Amino acid sequence: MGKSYQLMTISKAEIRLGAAPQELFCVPQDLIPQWQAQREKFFGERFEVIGSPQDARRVAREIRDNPEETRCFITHFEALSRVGRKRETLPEAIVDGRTALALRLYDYKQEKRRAAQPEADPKNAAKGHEEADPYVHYLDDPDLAAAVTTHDRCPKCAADTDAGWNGEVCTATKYCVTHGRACESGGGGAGCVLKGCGYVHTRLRVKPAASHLTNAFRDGVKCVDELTEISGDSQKSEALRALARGTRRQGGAHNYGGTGTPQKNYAKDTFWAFWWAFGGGSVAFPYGYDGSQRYAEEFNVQEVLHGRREDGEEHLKVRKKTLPILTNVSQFWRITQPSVSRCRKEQTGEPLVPLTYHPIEVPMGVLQQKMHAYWLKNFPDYFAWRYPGHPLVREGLVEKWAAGLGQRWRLEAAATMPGWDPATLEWPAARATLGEPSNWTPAMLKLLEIVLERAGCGEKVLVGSCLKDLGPFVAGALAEKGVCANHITEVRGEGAERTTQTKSPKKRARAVREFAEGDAQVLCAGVQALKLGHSLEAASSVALLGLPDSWFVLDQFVERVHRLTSEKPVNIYVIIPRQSIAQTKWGVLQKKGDSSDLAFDGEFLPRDEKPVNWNEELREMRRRGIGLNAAEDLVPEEEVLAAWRKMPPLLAALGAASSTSAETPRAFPAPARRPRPVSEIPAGPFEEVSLFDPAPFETEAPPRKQRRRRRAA
DNA sequence: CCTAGGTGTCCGGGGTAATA
DNA sequence: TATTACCCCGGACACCTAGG
Repeated sequence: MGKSYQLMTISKAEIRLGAAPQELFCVPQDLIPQWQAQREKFFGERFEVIGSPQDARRVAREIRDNPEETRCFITHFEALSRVGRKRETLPEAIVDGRTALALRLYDYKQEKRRAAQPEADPKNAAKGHEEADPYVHYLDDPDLAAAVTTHDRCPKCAADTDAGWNGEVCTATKYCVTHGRACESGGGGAGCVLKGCGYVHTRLRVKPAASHLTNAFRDGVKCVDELTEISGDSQKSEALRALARGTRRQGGAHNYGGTGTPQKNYAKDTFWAFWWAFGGGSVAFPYGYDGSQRYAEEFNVQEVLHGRREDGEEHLKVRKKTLPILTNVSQFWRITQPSVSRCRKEQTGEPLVPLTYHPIEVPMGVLQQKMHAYWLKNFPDYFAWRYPGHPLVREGLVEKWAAGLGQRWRLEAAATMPGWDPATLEWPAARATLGEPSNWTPAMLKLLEIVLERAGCGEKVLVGSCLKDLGPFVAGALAEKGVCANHITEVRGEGAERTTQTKSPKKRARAVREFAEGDAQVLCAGVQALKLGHSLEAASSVALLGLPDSWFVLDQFVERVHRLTSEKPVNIYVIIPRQSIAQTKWGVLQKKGDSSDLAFDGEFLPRDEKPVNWNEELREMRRRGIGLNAAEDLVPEEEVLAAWRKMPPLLAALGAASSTSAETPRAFPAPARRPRPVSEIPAGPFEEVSLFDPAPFETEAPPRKQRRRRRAA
């Protein structure tokens, strides 16, 4: 929470130095309670919440009337991006665009003429500004009576009343967006895209919240948390940009932003953040609203491809590509240095608990290994079966591009959660060879063991995966052993109908809150789901099965737990099935982590960071036959399941432990076989530590457990 | 082509208060 | 007491973005 405290302090300081005494903070919606708590703790006051365009309008009015009053407000991105709309049936309008435009133009001119000589038109004086429906008089015109209006036809998709338009709501079936409702091929032709309509003729646009707030806080202080949200052109981003609309200081003289991760790979990621905070087209940041292209070209290396000599195009740049390599570093520093305060957690001077990564290698299961090898070899056949008419199948190029066509996910499933893999389930050939895939792999057991062990010590554990379906499975398994585990997905249906979806924001927030503040001991989440904001310092362990692709995502996930307010040392357990794709991924991640701190720390090395070529990696795996000859290091899935069944539930374990020892209950023993030493794992940005912190695992292993382990080894 | 997370919008169900 | 109006919430759907 160092960031929020800094922002609040700066904002107070600005007011002392002469800014208008109104503060506006904009933060992710989930975090408003957290910010309120911080505000109360440090400044003894609470924010007023702006949650809708109506609130924004009211606040803007109040500030205009009372500019000297000291007030602080908080709002969230969604409230800003919400387009202001009023529920009100719209007047009947002419559907044909050209006719409508011509009539509006005519109307506009009439209006102007009336405004120029108001007394000349007695009708106008009588009606005042309360002119009712501007379209009514067109409909009275016999020439226009035949025009098609919204009474007969949906203005968005042109469906008539027979096709599902009722004058107000369009319930028409899907249609081809490219060629309209009259598409000859019925949506099956080249370039056809089928989409539903759902247009409703009852909404009136009003000004969105941002437009009120920009003016109201022009002289006050505006602070945005997670400033990286304003990259790209999403609605959220546009709303935030609107909050600083105008050139130079018109957008507000006191704009501040906080972010944990200023830059990923491309300079354009930072453009809007700087534009927002420095003021577009100002001395500090000489790029305007349309300057992002130039900015990207100036600070990223550009790769251009000239045309071919045979075509006479050698002087032409036919293709241009922006590379994720920063250039003009000195210029970049001159722009950013005066305006950016970079403060890492380690530098706050606050005590920060240590963070330790424990990569744990486990053997693969027999079936798991078989599945891994099978998909490494047979993916092209599956693809040909699934998409018989696909151009790549006809050209015989599936093998070359397999990584991008889904092979990587098949291997990911094999390494993480074989029972999930939809391809294995739907392809009869795979089922014939592999049978029913089982989730009970040694990796899964290790994950559950670690969670039980840590939970047994009274800790809270965060479980992460790149497959969201791991959540319900792990939570279910843990529930069997008496552990209260939450997950953030929703499971619907049974058997083949079964689907899982991420819970809606509110439900998700509840699941997270139960974990952060309530009784839930374990939270299972997709690694990408908790990127922003959430503070989970109640947890002190993170267990990962199924790694994300980017270091950034992994780091963000871990940082939910490793915070300035964390009290216990944080341990990250990364479970890696030996010789699976997870091992390759882990290596790649560590390399990426090496170069993640770019220009801002002044430790920048202009290195050539190539994206990973997964097609190449998979070919290499296939060539070396990885996973094909490792039979001596495998554990049958039935044994894993049996071992899990035998494991005592948490409550029983706690009872037993407390009766024999007064110390922290230690229900689960250390693995008899030590994982590979760190020296054999490629060095990365991690502290070098023993893979398993020996302290909590020192108790004697019960004999039953050791027997299983020896067989596994 | 595959997977993930996320936002915006409408609709319908359930609950509640107002009204006939 | 029955009916109606209204609000809130969650589900369904469309659509967007990021990443490979």
